[in-house]
Amino acid sequence: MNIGQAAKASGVSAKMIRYYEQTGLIPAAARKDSGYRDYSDSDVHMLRFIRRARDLGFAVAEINELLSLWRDRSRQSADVKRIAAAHIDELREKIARLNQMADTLQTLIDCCAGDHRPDCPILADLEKIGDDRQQTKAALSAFGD
Amino acid sequence: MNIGQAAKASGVSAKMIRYYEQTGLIPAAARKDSGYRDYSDSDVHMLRFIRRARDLGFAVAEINELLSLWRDRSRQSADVKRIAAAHIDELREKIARLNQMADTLQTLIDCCAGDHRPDCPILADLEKIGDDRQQTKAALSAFGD
DNA sequence: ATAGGGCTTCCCATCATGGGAAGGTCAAGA
DNA sequence: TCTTGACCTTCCCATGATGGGAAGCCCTAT
Repeated sequence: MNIGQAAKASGVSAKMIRYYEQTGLIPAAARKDSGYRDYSDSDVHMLRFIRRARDLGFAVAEINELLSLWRDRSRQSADVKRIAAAHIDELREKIARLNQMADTLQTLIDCCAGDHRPDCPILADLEKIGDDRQQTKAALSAFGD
Repeated sequence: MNIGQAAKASGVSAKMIRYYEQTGLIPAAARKDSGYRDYSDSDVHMLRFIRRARDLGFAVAEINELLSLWRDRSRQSADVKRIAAAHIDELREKIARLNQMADTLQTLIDCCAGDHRPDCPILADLEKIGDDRQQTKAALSAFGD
């Protein structure tokens, strides 16, 4: 099957399929006489695997390891679990960082009148001299509208 | 003051200061006879503003708007609030997506024995045929160890 | 035979950040 | 005064995953 069909069937764009091939994540596809890439059902199966792993946020390098284990019939599930656990740690760190940002920002937003006047605790916070931003709330009492 | 000192004082690396200048986020710095960039305290103040906005996850384009409002003494806090609100929406969307990933992955990890055997619900999920991943938990009962 | 859609490769852009090279400047110490 | 080392300058390249687009070839249906 052509790359377009493989893309549709796997959910991976043709662009990305070529990219994965180029970077060595997947082996070079077979070619027809025309030069067109030719994909089998098992190629599509692999692409779908990649797609689902990307959906879980795995980086391509991690997917590389997962693919190796997938193909290795004598793998140990502990190895898979280790990769997944490392990845979920990254996810939780990212989430924590974003939550921290969102909390701070929400506090500032809550304190901003959002009207025609120029006074704004959001800008006031960004402008602040100190480089520690943990006691934002205390400093914001001045803006209690 | 030289760029290195401005970097240290603001928390923005010298590399990034030059980048911000080049891309127009900040005006071109004054130069000494030597060609060295020369920064004033108010330049550092602005850099610190940028730094803090980046820490809240604002993109450079958004910081551009925030800087304009910051400089505009007749600004309306509503405009600032609007930018911040749009940004927090993005943050919350990202967080939701990451939480979704983490939840799914955690479910899979919880079901993985993590031992010497090859059977692994994580790989099984990635390999699955269907493209809907919501009923993962049901399908996982087979792995109840 | 021709048209249109799909394929090929190649180059470029994103976004914020860092690395590094080649060369000029400055300040402190011998 | 000369040297040395730290700092500055510009320029180029890389990251990671993705998309856009151009020039040109292939295939199929009319």
